[in-house]
Amino acid sequence: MPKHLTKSLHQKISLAGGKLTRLRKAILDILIQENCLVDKKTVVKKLNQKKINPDRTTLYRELLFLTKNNLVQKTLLNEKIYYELTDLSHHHHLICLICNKIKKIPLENHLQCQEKILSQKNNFDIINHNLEFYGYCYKCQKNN
Amino acid sequence: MPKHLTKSLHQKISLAGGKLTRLRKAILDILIQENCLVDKKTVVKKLNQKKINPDRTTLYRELLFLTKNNLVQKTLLNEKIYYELTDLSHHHHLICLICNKIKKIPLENHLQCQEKILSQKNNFDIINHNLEFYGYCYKCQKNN
DNA sequence: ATATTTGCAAACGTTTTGCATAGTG
DNA sequence: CACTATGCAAAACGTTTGCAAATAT
Repeated sequence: MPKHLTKSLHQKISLAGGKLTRLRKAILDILIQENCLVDKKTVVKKLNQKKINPDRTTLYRELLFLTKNNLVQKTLLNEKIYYELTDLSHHHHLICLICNKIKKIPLENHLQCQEKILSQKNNFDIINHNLEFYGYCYKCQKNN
Repeated sequence: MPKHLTKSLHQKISLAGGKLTRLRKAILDILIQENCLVDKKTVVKKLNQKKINPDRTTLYRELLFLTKNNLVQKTLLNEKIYYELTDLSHHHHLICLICNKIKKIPLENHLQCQEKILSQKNNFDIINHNLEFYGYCYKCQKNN
């Protein structure tokens, strides 16, 4: 886990009155490694690879803790729920409506500027955002 | 239902091999009237007000039809699934992390420009997008 | 030592499936 | 008429709850 992240995550956890358990650390590590949208099944698979086999109740409570305390963000794509680290979520996604492939794209500066404008206009303190583009990838355009 | 929408929706339905049933029409009407994110419970409530009481199986299948065929878009906010008309979805949302209030904001042109750039860069034919900003609304900023 | 976290068992709610009937184009 | 849409019953699945034992700070 990168140093600057460790610190910020650790802070957020203790701020929320939580403890850095083996499971919690492992889940965060997985989300950092993936650095993109990960679904629950993938999280379980990766945990099992690390010889961690939490009860499903425990996993539900863990993901609830992480989302409730804003360490992790949930997103619904193609009828599936995905998770990603809030701290790493400053990129966006191109999602193909045919093959469901998800491609990560970097943040455009425009959006950061817009956040400032929106903040002022609406008296709204923006701390995060979600942006996804839906359409047809190159392959599927050709094949259809 | 506004004329230009009726036509486009009707087309999409028959293109998908579907029929314009009472339930389907009612759901689309509700989504048009709400013109924002609506959850399943609200849909049921509004249907009941119209004396339409579909079996829950039917409702599930209906919402599946509408999302599968891209007439309606699903979004996950605050642990809840919301639906909205794809044709009307060209606005974005400010979501307060404390009181969960959702405020609709109009599309900024910047994003449409970016879509074009992204399309070309990635050989990806973008047909829709989702954008949500998370943060603290004015009231909650004051009270916390 | 205290509070959080965990596993187990069971309850609960949501979503899906199969099939026969009704309704639409 | 052909095909989609619907309701019902039941199954499958996902999520939540309560409690006692284990674990982290």
